[in-house]
Amino acid sequence: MAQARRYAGGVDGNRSLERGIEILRAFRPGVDTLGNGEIAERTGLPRSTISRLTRTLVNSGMLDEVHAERAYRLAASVISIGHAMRTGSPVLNTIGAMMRAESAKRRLNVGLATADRTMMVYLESIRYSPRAALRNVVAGQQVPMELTSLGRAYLAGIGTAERERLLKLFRRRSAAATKTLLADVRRSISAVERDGYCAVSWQPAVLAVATPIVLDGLPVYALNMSLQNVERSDALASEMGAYLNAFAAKCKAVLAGREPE
Amino acid sequence: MAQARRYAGGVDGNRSLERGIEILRAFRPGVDTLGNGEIAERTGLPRSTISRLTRTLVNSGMLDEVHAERAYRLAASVISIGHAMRTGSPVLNTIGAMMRAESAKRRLNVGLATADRTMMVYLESIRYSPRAALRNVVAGQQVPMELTSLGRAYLAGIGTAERERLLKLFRRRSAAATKTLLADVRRSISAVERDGYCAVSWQPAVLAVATPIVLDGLPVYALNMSLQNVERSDALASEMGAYLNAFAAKCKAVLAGREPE
DNA sequence: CCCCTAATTCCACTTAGTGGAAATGGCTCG
DNA sequence: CGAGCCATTTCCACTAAGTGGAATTAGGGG
Repeated sequence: MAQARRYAGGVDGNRSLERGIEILRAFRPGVDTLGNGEIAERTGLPRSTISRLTRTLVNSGMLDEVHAERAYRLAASVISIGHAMRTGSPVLNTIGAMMRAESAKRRLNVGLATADRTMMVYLESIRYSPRAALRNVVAGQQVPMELTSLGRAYLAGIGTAERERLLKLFRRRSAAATKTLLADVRRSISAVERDGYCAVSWQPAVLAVATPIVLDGLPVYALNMSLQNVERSDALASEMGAYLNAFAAKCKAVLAGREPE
Repeated sequence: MAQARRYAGGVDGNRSLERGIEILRAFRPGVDTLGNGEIAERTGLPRSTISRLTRTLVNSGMLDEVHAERAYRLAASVISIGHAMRTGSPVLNTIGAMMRAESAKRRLNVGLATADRTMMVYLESIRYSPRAALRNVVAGQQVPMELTSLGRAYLAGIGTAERERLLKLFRRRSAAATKTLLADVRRSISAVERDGYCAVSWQPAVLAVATPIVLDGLPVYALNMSLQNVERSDALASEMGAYLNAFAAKCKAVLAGREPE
């Protein structure tokens, strides 16, 4: 059986690099510092291997040592690479300004996200606040794909094969409310196909609507609008949905017309 | 001479991982996409090696393929790691809110940065704007260490050995105005030692002052304040310097008192 | 001061990675 | 529409680079 053999000759990639990236990924909001021991535990790799890889990451400037607790922390380099990513994103570059304007005009939150494995990650999330001076722009935050309008819009935008692969992962993840949850996800996907958007109230008193943005040769994105401190109501959802559809149409028009690189 | 031999047995780290990181670093604002060829050129590595490493980075979710131009782009994962970095930064967590407040109170830009090799990278840069609704917060942007108040404050905050190492690199970089520039840098460092801050007008009509923040067990940071659209004047510089010193003192007090992790 | 825990270095083994050469695949121009 | 020309990917023999268990060292607490 020609199961592509991992790591010999190189058709599958590079093991050490893959492991090193996995180490970086082990840091997430909530785990500020990690020691070699914890990393070894999480990754299941021998401690000596981790020791060498973390040393390399320190030398490359991706990790800072925290001597006091014999641990590591993500270094500032990672945000400069993150900044380069945002700077180079053709979608964000094209519609970022429009998103800000729309947030101000409609007085609600506007966000753009795409997938990172089974999470959605915001390229930009503009939090509208009546006290405009406190308006907040966040990038890089992750939200679960299966629970959010953003994630479900994304699922509606990608191909069936990839979608089924992801749904299988969600089933594995939350053994609990699986049946209901998956049905709910599929309902949202149908909603996108029917209405152009889906509405989800993931967090209490937050109503969000989202729609996919599918462009040739680029990852699938999702655009959302949301409002805090509201009761979920169908009327509100369809009002926001209409705004979102209109805005997304405008974005797609601009994106289609942008200079091909 | 026992020059530590690179890459055998492993005391020096892992070559493939180092190379992979270097590939990620090759993307920067201005170079949105890179093909294997260009990467090979920039890094001096054989194309086959690059081909394998970029494949791995795609599989790990750090790069997206751009089929149309047979090239790669940084993927969204990098900003989620960047977000984790900011989230986990004890300094930013402690004084971020204070920085925002100070920017509003003093009506000027406030920034926090640290070094990434020979550049300073903003953990947060709060751009004050009279039209408060347009206020902008940026993270990850890089500015040259030797030309900015931020960088010179940083140089004043680190140890002599590291400082001299960096100064040597600057000399190599800009063969031109080297003599004057280096003298200027040293003057700024003395200013920090004397006044607590240094003032630099790197970009036309922007006046900036900065001061180092040195904490045990953490990288050295630099805090700055700046104003656009002003004539450089000593009076203004010392006014801003006074504000900065006062604010930095407040920050240091809070930072000293924070729960040790 | 000495023990105990955890990280790091050592080292023999061998697999995983390397890079030159060949093959493939896309694109352009005739 | 086909031939030639890039650039990129795959192949493959070679071997050095990486691995991970065992020994060692370094911290931190009692």
